[in-house]
Amino acid sequence: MNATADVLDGLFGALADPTRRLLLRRLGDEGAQSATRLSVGLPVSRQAIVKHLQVLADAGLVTAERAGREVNYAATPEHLSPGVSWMVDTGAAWDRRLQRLKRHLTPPT
Amino acid sequence: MNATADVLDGLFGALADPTRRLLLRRLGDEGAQSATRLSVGLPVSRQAIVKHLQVLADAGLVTAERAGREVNYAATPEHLSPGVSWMVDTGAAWDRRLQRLKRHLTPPT
DNA sequence: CCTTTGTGCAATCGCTAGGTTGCACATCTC
DNA sequence: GAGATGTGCAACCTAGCGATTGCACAAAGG
Repeated sequence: MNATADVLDGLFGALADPTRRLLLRRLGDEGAQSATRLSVGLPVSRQAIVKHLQVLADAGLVTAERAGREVNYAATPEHLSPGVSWMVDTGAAWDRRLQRLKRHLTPPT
Repeated sequence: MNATADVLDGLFGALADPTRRLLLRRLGDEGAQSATRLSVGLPVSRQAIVKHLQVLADAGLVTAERAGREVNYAATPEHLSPGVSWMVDTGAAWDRRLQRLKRHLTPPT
């Protein structure tokens, strides 16, 4: 039914893990690269990185492209926007409520 | 060490659950109210709602205030901003990289 | 005082997330 | 072809999440 909920679940769920946020940051800063290369210097195994990348891919934040025997992952951060939109909308709704309250408390004379 | 990571963990983790997003929305739209009242019409028990509200409170998105024998929860969505900032920064970093690539691919003649 | 109503606390349960290990398979390189 | 390197897949383990139930406690209301 409500596909938006699933999108936000996947998006926020993907961003809730510090390792995944780090991966997104590194893909943005250093460009597309393989899971093996990403796992160098990180305290987790390559397979763990692969799983994280798959979570990111399910959330639409990363795409995988095969190059020979390697698989390079690239960030697609434009899919962050539903999350930004939700946050901004939610904050805005609250602000509107504050406005209404204020108007109600100080009626125009 | 890095307190920011913990903040974002809590924030995105809190937003990763549809019930919690709904609660935030309702608190924004309908104003502060108790867990018992929030649980009316929702397919989960009051205790489940209380737990969700505590997660939201840990993330700084909600505050609890006792009024007699009731406890009213109010949304404090300004704490959404670290999440928005992180998303925007991450997206911006990617855009900068795109800019550099573009500049490198089409050098000024 | 006694009943009703709203919370708090603790034990329990099923499920999934995050991580590991081991091994098979594909693909370069010499 | 043979060895080295990169991936994929599957089993497994542990901890934590989301939710429930049951009961004790606090505070209104008659």
